[in-house]
Amino acid sequence: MRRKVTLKQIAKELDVSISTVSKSLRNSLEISEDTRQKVQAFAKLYNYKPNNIALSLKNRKSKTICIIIPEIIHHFFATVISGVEHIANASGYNVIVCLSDESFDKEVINMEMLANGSIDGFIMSLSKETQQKRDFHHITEVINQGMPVVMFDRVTNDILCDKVIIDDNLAAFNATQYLIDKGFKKIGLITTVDYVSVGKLRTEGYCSALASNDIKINENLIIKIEDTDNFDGQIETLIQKNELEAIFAVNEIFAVTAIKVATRLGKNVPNDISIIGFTDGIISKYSSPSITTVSQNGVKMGEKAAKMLIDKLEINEDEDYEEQYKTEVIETDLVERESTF
Amino acid sequence: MRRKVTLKQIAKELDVSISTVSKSLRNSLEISEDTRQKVQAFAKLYNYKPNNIALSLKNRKSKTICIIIPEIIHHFFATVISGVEHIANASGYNVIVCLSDESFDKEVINMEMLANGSIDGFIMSLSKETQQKRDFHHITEVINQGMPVVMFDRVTNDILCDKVIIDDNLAAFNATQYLIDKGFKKIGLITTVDYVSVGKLRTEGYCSALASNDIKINENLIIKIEDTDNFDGQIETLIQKNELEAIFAVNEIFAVTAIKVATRLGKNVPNDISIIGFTDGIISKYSSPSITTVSQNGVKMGEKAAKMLIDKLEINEDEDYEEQYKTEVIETDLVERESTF
DNA sequence: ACTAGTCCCGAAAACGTTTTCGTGTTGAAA
DNA sequence: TTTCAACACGAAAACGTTTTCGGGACTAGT
Repeated sequence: MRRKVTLKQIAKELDVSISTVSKSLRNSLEISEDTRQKVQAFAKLYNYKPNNIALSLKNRKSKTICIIIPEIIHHFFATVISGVEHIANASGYNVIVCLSDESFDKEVINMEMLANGSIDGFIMSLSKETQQKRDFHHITEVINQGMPVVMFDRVTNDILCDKVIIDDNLAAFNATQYLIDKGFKKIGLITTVDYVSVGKLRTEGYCSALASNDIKINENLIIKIEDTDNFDGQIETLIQKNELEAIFAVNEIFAVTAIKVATRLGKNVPNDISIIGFTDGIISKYSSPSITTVSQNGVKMGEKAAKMLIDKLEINEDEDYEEQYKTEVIETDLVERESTF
Repeated sequence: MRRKVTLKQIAKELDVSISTVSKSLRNSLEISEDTRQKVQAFAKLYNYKPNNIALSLKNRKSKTICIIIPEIIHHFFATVISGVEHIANASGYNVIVCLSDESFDKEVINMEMLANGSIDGFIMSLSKETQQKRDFHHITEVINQGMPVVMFDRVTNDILCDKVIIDDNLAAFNATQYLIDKGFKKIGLITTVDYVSVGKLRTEGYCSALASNDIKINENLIIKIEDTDNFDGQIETLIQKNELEAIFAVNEIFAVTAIKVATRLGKNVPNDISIIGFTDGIISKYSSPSITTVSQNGVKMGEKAAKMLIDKLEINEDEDYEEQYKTEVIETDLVERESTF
């Protein structure tokens, strides 16, 4: 168990100064061919690798970025991480993953803990609690310190920074329009409570699609789910009380549950009722019937977010420049599968 | 955009030495009540937080651990990360996530990159390629440098270190036995190629269950899938050529695909054929019919692995102790759902 | 008045780098 | 012989901490 070798040790062994060793390894012209080779050979022999922490301290940058997400077990977020990872690695950055567990406090703690030199920038999606409280002081604080932040998916207008989103409103509009085009008029909506930003936008998209087709919005056909644990009952009532021809669900879980409930009630999907979901995850793919859904390309979002963050980090190198924030919209697709007629 | 404030700056402002500031903030008794309060007030005002990198350098530990997994989009690995995160955070550690993408080279690069001070220890699950090559030099190297490594799920006997696994063999045995107890004799197996350690063990468990019930092992009932992209055909042949009463699949994807293929072939699951899977992920839960499966508690594995790693890190504090490696076996459960009769 | 002890505080080293600047040696040109 | 580059290297500062050690100032006890 030999410890890692340092410049100092090499210097001592070879009876030269630390600077000479450092310069030799970086192929400085100041050093004679002779000593340079000697040092390099020795370093190779002992498998010298510079200490990252020391470099970070010296360079005042850690080459590490942090991604904060509400939950990792959501397939969508996992794909975003995957995208971030690839771009980051390709640029020599490491990725620290933090889970807020939808908790405001954990989000704050994580950010404060890491904002002191450990990382160069944040990529984040807001926790539900944060969205509800509308308290973003921890984020503005970090930004004020000059640390770049890129928000994705669950974002807020209250913060000025780079953002990567999908057009949730438009995507929901298109999904609803798709159902309308099939000739359906009685279309149910299973959505989240309004403080979840993306849920609200998708609800709006659904409504405007109906409106622009002169279909009256019937509040009875809309259920907003708060508790994600137990909502079978709500869906059951929705289906039973109304003669729905189709349902638009704002996420996979809602969609697959709707299918299960409908099937249990003796309705065939898609023959009796069509169902569209949101998020193209494994559930949609492997469900029976597989689910027609709005695909939000998580990998692409992650890649874009990472690119934006790293760009900002490398530009910051140079002197100050004009601060400019962009919001990138990632296109969505409607993936047609078996759950729609 | 004010930059972060340092001890030096505070010292200058207050016209005291850096040491005095440091000691004051750490409530040292060496410092008079007076100056201590003055410094603390000033620090609070300017929101001073010590620089993590400097601390890491000084303490020669980064309070960061790295988890290397083959793929993050696998629900099981996501749950493991979740478990690791929770324990790590509770002990003041951060978690760097690295994806090997099942590639040997990426695994090596990641480890070498981080083993130079950036992190204090590794938690990892081997990539397929590494398991195939049986080349573990990067891991032994890291261990030789005195950095603790905990392997989980996909482990190898060639490396001496702490490990967290499930008893894949036993779990597969039990699953198969469960089917046998239902009265089935013609039981198919959908497994992976042998170099995937867990796949091999599960295959062995299946075989020994049959053997101990005096059922002859029929190679025709066993398919080993290499390419994870396109195996519907293989499963179709398996089901068509043999009059299977049940199938044991070594992962979720295989199980759900088997259900789909069987259904397509006009067979009802579970009435005509029972199917058991492995890994209790979202697919098993939301599939129709939902899948009876072996639950390997990923969260618990992650927690255990993190605990073992951190224990070792904190013990290392004290002088050298007797090196001792343990292998923890996490119990599995059979979750009974609709895909078995 | 001298010593001993207490109380506060600062200097400096250490962690491992990189880089600027200074300096001693050599050889050649004047 | 003197002067000046060119060359090869080392000292030291810097990044931001923590901690050891030493010492000055004051108080109290003989």
